[in-house]
Amino acid sequence: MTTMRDVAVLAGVSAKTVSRVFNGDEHVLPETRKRVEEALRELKYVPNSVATTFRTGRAPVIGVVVPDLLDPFFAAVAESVNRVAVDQGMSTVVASTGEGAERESDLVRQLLAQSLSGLVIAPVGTDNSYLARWRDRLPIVFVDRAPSGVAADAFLEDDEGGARAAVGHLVGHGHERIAFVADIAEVQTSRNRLLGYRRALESRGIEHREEYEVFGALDRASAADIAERLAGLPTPPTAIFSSNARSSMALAPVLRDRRFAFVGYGDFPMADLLTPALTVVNQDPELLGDYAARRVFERLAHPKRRFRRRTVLPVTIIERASCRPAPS
Amino acid sequence: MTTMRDVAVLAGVSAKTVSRVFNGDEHVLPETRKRVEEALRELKYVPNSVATTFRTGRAPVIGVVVPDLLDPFFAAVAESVNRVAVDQGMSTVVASTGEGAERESDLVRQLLAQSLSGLVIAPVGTDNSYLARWRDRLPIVFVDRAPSGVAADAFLEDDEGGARAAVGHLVGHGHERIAFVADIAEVQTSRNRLLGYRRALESRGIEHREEYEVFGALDRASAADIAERLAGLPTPPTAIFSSNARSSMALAPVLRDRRFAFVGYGDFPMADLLTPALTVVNQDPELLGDYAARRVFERLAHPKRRFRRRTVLPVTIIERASCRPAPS
DNA sequence: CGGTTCCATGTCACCGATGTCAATGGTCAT
DNA sequence: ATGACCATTGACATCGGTGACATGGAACCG
Repeated sequence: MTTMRDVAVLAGVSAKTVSRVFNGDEHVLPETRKRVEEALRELKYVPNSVATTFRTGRAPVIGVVVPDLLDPFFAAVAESVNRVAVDQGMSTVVASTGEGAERESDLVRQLLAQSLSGLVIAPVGTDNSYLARWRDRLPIVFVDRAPSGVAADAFLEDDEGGARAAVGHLVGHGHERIAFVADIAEVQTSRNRLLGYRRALESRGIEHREEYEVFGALDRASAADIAERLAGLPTPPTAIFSSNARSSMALAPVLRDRRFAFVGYGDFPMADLLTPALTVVNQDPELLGDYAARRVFERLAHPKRRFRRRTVLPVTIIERASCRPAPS
Repeated sequence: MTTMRDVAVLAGVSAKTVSRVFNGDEHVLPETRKRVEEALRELKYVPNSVATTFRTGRAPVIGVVVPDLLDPFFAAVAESVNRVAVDQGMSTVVASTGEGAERESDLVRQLLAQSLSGLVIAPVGTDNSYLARWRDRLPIVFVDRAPSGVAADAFLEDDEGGARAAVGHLVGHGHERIAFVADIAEVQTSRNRLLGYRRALESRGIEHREEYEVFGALDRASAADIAERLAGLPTPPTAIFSSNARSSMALAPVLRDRRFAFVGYGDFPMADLLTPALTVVNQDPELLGDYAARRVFERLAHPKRRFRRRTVLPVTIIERASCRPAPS
């Protein structure tokens, strides 16, 4: 590859001058500039960005860590962060941890060793203290899930409130026996939503039942099992509150016979065209990603400014057909 | 951050010896090794991967360039490449070009300047000759779309054959007036599928009509317009062949009243739960990504071995309900 | 006209890891 | 005993771009 030195030789100047021209430094004679620009063009010079990153100790790259890129929610977050980064002349590196807490810290460490300028992370692990060492080297912003074991900015949604609203919505439609179904028990957001679910029942004087709270709806097969088990209970629930899009998508097939009313946490593509159309708690992954990315750049621009640590975005319910009684 | 030199000082050896220990070089006294290992641990040494990349001129990273990460097809390709890369101790950088051909070459150039070890690309632009310069610096593998203007490995699917099969399927169900609907005209895969569509009609003695071939189904609004226009034709089509998942998803709402039978190219989540369940040509993005990534590593391992340039994967039809007559 | 300032350009060192080669000291065979 | 050989370790240069500082000359000041 052609280096600045190659260009310098061709233009008859020093490498430093080439650097100046390339970076738009004013202090170059127009005449010299012209010669250098020609040489640059002739040799099709492309800067070795690794060298620059190495020298300056900072790559024009924002890291994004999410559990799963196939989940449309996180894909939208990542896409949104990327958009902001590109706006600012940077790019993003997206890594998905795959819901494995140990892999996470390794993967993140590996990422951070790349001299990233910033990091946006939706953590899986319950202990993020390993990030503390990096905190004063680059802005770290949490999305969707709060940091634990380290103080950092976080943009969250109102999991508990959303869950309460969802359950309230079902109760408003006459349901009292409402099940809670989720995929993975360890995830913080699911725990918060479970909490909201319980609170909502409690506040209406409905006692929550252990057997109505189920985890493990990972795919259609496991979700079907769960639905069977629920339906086979002595007093089966009449409604299901699903804790996230993954479990909702897994449950979709069993909702068709309308044994259960349904509200899911998290919209997903086509949810409105299913039978029945699913009522969901609407998150806003784009906004979440957008805020998080912007915060990274704000922190970079104003290292000593103080910011609100924790921002919780409200969620809204999109009412569709799945908690209305079936048309007869 | 702690560097090898820091560790060296603490262990009372030279940086080079630390390097040897860290990289598992045999030629180190057990005694020395132990001291160095302790120092490594004590200082929590993390190698500066930028420095290593700079030195060796090669990052343990595979680049992945796709048009749109929100499209489940490309998300699956990217995820699949990532899985293979992680298997091989590398990671991936994913960049989405957003269907903008000019942005593409800049973005890719920027990526390539990072000393990537390999590149997997689903190009948008119709001229990929700018990649020629890089071809002997790293393996470049095309997925989904064939290279133009540069010779490179490619893993494609049988667009034309798939389209022929889809149209044949519709004809088999008694349809003769079949429309072709796609999102963007410039994309190679869509053009191939249009070709297959025409060939299929031709081979059955059905003449293709200009007014049945429509582009611009980008979202639900534009797709609804298109459907209206088609339905308003003097002799409206009785069936639609949609060229890709994006247009299929956009068309989904207008398929519910069953004015049109339907086959779409490309499956997508929930397609089987819509009303009607959509019959689709099934691609295999995971396999495509897997093959492409493997090829990158094969090329890296055997730089002079010769490989088949072009691999075309067959596609299959998943028959569901959308081209059967509506249940009365 | 001497001195100060400013401008264009160059020289050099450095970021951190590692390949090359050399130095040191020991072992072994002749 | 002497040389050949090997194992262990270190010194140094290098990858490419850029920050800090130096240089040399023109312009400008009183």
